[in-house]
Amino acid sequence: MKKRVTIAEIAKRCNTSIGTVDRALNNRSGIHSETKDFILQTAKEMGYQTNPIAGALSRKKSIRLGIVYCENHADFYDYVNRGIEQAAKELLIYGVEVTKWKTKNLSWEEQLELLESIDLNSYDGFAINSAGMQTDAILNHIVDLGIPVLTFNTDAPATKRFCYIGANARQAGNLAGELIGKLMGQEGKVAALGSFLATNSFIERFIGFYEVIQREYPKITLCPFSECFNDTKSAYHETLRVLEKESDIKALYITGSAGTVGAIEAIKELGRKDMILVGYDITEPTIQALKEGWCTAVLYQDPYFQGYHAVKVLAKHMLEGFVPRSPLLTVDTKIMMKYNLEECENTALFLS
Amino acid sequence: MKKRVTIAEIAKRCNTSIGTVDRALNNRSGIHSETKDFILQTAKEMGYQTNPIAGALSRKKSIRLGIVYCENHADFYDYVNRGIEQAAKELLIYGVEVTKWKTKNLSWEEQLELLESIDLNSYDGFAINSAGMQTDAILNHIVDLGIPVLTFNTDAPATKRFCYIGANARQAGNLAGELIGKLMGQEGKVAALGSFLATNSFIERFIGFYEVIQREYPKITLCPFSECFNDTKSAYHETLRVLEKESDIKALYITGSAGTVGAIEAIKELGRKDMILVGYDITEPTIQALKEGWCTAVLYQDPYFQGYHAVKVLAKHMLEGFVPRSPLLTVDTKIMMKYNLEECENTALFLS
DNA sequence: ATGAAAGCGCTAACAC
DNA sequence: GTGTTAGCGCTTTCAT
Repeated sequence: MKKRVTIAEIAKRCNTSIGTVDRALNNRSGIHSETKDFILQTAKEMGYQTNPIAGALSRKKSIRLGIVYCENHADFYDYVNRGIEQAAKELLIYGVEVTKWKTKNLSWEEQLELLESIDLNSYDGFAINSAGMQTDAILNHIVDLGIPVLTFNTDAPATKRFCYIGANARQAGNLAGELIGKLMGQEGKVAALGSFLATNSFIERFIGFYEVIQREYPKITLCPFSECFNDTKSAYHETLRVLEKESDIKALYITGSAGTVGAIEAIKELGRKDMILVGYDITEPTIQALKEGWCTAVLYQDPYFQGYHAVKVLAKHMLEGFVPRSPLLTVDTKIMMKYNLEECENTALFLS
Repeated sequence: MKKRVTIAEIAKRCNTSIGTVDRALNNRSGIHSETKDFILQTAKEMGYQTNPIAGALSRKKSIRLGIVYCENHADFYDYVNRGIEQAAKELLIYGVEVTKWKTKNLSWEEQLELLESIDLNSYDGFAINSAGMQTDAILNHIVDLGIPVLTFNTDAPATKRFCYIGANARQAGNLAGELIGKLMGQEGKVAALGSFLATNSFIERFIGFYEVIQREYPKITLCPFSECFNDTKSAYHETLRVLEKESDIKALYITGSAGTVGAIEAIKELGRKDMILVGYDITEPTIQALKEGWCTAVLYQDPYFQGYHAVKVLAKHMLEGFVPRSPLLTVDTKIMMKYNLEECENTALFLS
């Protein structure tokens, strides 16, 4: 049984009491800043590490975490949600309580309104699915209140959030480029559909794709990109339009979730099982399409994992002062096809 | 703060002391079997759940876990190892101590000898990378001693192990079939190289592949399979031989790790970047080959994850009596290509 | 075979 | 501002 330094030992060394050491270590009020500094210094010298187990056992009032996200597309956020719940369940015994708020969409207006309605001071930490720079100020305000903020799923890089957990859209795009390049036998014509007006991540997914096709697959031609607003209907029409205009298209790349569904519908209508179609996300329609062969593969950025670790990392930060080595914790992009579909369920069930 | 049932409450209800309740709950000696039954019954009725936090804090002697595996191919087991270490690190504070033993190869002779040399009774649980049915008897013996056993990486399904964590080789084969089918544009000739004399899992990886190609890709021809003993040199020669004999082969599927490396060497020698090559595992040579384009993709069954969760689940079993809903905990098969290579590192670094 | 009691390392309330 | 103390829910030892 390994022995750690305890607050009692620090107290003895500092000729003070555990109460004061506790005040210093947890920056509670009612302590001389000199004594505090001295204690902190000594604690560091002694290699003190907080013992979350003892904390959990003695804690009377729970640590309250607030999670702010949205529910715009159910399939994705349903998994995020399950990850959050599982983490919350595991943390209950540590005296950690998780409160969730969802906006209807990932819009900054809604998010701002929501955040303003929250009594920030009754929470000890926040995990936020940033809705864009417009909410940066309030995120910083929260941090200034002494409440740590972590972003997940979408980042707010210009804020004082202590870390971000989520996908790297550019890299997902790179992978899409490689996958499609290889599926096409390294030659032919490919069309990309995406929303270039919408979220930054869609654009990144495109840029990453473009980069790789351009650099590594010289025999592949990329058609002019189509705007489809990450909207099922537009994507459907746009797909039909593109395929009609350019008859020899061999592959389609769709950068958004809803767009993927629309493209699938179009492909299905045309009966083009020969089309190589790579899109994003596991949703009811994409699952169906993968099973039936209307979709070649989708890229998937484990929402369960994102939700789960957003909460876990935030809790670890509160409980043990954990700070990841890199503020950017990147979630894997998975290539999902028919025969690894069940895996999404696997992960969610692993420890429950 | 949620309140749980405590042993003190159980004691009161049973008109006994916490000492006796503790004896009953942890089947310690020195208790009347009648009182024990009564207490256990009452505890269940009251919905008692053990509090691992309190246990961890009060525990004087640590819970000792023994992990038995091998180091035959470094690249793979290095990650298994890191997973084990990370889990061990996280569990230290719970008073859990992890001891590891590795055999040179995954041979039942070595494993048997190793297991026989261990003083089983000084451990509270084992995680074992089964080396085959020949060690089933001793695994059962351990369980009969009252020491729980979990298998990982390779299962021992006929034993009393309480669960298995590892890959589903058949399903990995299915995925390989789908991937290769799609990469080939659903037609052409493919050759499979594997070791049909070696481990069961290689055969399963082949069967799964065969199944899918047969059923879903009628225009793909599968060449007679080549035996390559999962040995780099044989695979190299076999690849050259096959490609010479059958000139129109478009894709190669290799069921083993070492075999993949051999096939890559052959392909490289022939300068056949056009060849579609799908094999197994992330190793120095496969990383290199993916980067340079000599290998299309490899399938990868997250060894870090396997090692990490083998230890975590075993500990959870000891600490909280956790038993997974299914005794088979299946690890995802990942499709790795050039642009998601770094992910192997990501996962390992996530919480450290 | 059973009970009583002393911790484990903290938190939080209270006293000074 | 600082010290003291009573737990948190177990494990373990010692006494009965």
